[in-house]
Amino acid sequence: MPEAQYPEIRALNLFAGMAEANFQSLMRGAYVQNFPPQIELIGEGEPSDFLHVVLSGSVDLFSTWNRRDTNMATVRPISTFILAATINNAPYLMSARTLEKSRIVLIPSQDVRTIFDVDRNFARAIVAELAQCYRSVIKAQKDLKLRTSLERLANYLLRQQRRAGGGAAFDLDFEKRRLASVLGMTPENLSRAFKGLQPYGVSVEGTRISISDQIDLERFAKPNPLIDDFST
Amino acid sequence: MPEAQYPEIRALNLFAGMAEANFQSLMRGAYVQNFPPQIELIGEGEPSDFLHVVLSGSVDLFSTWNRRDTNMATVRPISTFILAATINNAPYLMSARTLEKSRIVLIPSQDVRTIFDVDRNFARAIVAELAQCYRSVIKAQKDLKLRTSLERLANYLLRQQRRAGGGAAFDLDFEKRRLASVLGMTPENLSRAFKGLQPYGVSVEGTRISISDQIDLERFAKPNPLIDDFST
DNA sequence: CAAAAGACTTGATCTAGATCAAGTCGAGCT
DNA sequence: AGCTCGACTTGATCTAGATCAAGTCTTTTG
Repeated sequence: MPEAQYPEIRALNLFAGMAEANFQSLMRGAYVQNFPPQIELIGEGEPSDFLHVVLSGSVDLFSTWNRRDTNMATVRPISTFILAATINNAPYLMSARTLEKSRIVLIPSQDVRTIFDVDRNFARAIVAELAQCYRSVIKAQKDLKLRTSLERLANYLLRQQRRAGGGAAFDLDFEKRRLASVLGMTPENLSRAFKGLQPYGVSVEGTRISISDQIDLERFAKPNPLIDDFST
Repeated sequence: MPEAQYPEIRALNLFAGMAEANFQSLMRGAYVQNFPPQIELIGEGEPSDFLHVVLSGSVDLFSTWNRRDTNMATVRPISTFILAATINNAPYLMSARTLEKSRIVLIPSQDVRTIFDVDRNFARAIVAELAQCYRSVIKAQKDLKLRTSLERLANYLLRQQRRAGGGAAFDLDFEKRRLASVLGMTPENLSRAFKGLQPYGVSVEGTRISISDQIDLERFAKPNPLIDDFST
């Protein structure tokens, strides 16, 4: 792969601490690819040949059973996905498709496992990343099982507000129909949920959100670091 | 802790491959405790001081938010829990309570992290275990999001049947009210769900289940290794 | 043994959210 | 400008499962 990409990959927690030689060796086998929107990158059940890193765009992880399907997670830059399958050399449990035009690095799983055994810092980083992925899923599950859709939306808005800098007005970073899927509801109900938050001072204009009464919204949303704080 | 316990702990995947000296060092700081039923072992948000290993009994991992609570997982012997929090030295995301009289090993988290850095095999095992925990949660989430409660029960029965040896009749290994919680439904609905499976040849007498038409039940349940097979 | 508590079942009702069916609106195109 | 397509909204209905309220049955215990 082109060396120009190296720095941004190198900067990821996963790769930051490893020996240069090992990093180079990983990169030698890796390659970058651009994908158009709605391309299926991997399918559940397939062997895990590559560790994926999203450089730009976004990827939807979803799962299918008996003609039903459900969104499991959304991956945004810059982060990896299907690390667990790669490490355990097990089949993918989820399928992945690009949501938009995306730039993705593919690193052969075998190389990851090999370097894992020889680079202690890389090993440490993999464990930390894996533990964090695990914790993220648990948080998502708590969000889903403990909250109503209105509460999920309210907390999502607070998180997004924070990511956008904390101002009273900010933009959604998803199309609404995608946001609905991310929040585990239908587009129709998302629309209703936005209405349902009006009494708490939330107004929507297209993709722009304004929060007129921060305190009131927070009192309703009851954000909790053990669900909403992605850093811990 | 008493050395008599060592062999069964040592036999766990997590500890099987590590150097004897390191294992001894881990065990020196560990201790075993017996807990009565319904004792809260840890609470979410607390710092993760110990890695826990369930030797006997069973432990319910659950989570609470805004006066609601939900069962997240059930741990049965012999396995560990809260490995992710231990590794990342992060607060617990879930609370844990004994379901029945249980015997549990507590290993100081700091020791686990220390040995992780010096024992390559232990590191490898931790990563594998963590990846497997991750995958288990994903499977549980798929089970929950893609299936109705009737389908979840049907698949649970097939799994349990297999664990019990594969015969047409076998025993549940939970009280029904606990099973309901494990399957993410209320006891009332579990009762109805058992009725709902009668047309597929399932009959229930107390805690004893008989499956009269294996094929028919499987056709309804549509078991899938990417959800139901805990070994991969 | 009797009573009392707990586990389980059954039926009636309620509710969050999905689904179905029209809409409206705005951006890009001819 | 007028059209068209897709995203969004709105309202009506449907459904899985929860909740509430009695029950019955079983097991523990005084």
